[in-house]
Amino acid sequence: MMFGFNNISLDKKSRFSFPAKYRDAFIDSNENQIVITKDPQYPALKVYLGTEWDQISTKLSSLQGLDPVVRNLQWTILGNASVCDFEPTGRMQVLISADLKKYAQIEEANRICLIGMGNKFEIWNQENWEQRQTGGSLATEILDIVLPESIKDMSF
Amino acid sequence: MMFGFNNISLDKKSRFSFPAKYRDAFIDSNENQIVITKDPQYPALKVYLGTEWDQISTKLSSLQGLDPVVRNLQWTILGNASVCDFEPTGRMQVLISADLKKYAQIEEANRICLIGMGNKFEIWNQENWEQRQTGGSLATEILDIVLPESIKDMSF
DNA sequence: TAAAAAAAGTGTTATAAAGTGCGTTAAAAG
DNA sequence: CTTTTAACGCACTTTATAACACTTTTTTTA
Repeated sequence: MMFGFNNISLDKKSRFSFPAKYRDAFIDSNENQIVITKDPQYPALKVYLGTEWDQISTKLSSLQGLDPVVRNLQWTILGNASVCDFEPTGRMQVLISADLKKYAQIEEANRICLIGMGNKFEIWNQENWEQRQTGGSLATEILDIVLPESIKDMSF
Repeated sequence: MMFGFNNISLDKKSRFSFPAKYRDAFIDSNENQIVITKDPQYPALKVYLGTEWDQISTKLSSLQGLDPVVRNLQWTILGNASVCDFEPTGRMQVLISADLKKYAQIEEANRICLIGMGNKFEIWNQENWEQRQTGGSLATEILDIVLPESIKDMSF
């Protein structure tokens, strides 16, 4: 399990490295892929380990796409996923695409917040994160989703 | 069980050592990890033993994150947790990150209050602690959280 | 259509900052 | 007075990041 807040920098090519403290956990998990995609509610990114992603994407893509909420989640989460090779024994570096940077509002800044949430991470623009933490809400956040039964037991 | 108030100092690198009186209890508990994270209500830190943390984090991360209150608790508690290796037979030293120091308002002071609460500890800025003890309220405390059913049986 | 140029992506190295370990001194307790 | 504990200082190690060089892909243009 990987927890905690990290303020880290992107290089000129929009890469970041996971902090070394997570190396052992990554090695234990035996993952060699990382998936980055959009958070469906906030201007932020989600980072999943390969196997976790397999479960989520399989479940989500099997749902009935005629429901507009489901369809939107499929578009947001599946349609924007970026799969990266990942070597836990190496530099643990990952590239963030221009598109995802834009969504998370980290276009111009070269600093991001990487938040370990156990089995996944979130990536935030620093100002948005601070505002969120101090109880403020963000212009782009979507909270009042009425969830169909089919996804109430899923957590993203 | 570990109880009581301790006024202790941080070194230049923001480390503190647990008082020697807790050594036997730590050895008996057979822990080799300590987790520090934010207190969700007060400008203070919580210190959990590894196994206690495993329970709390497992429970909390299993809750439905689409509920905003749950999501906020997950962010605060899981997203700020710092997991430290801990040797009960050694110096029992632990590092507090800059971020957590800021939250607990112990940035400039190198003294903290470490309060044993049985199976966990709290870390407070001395002035905040005294004010709290004499009944005063703190500018940053958050008391009126309306808890969803799913977490009413949890204690942090 | 092919060559050239630009952009995007990958990998390596150097250096400053952050973190760790351990011995020494000062203070407190028995 | 002796023993234990807490605080401090210093050296060493690890980590993060910026700079650079090189490769691959895409775009431009002749």
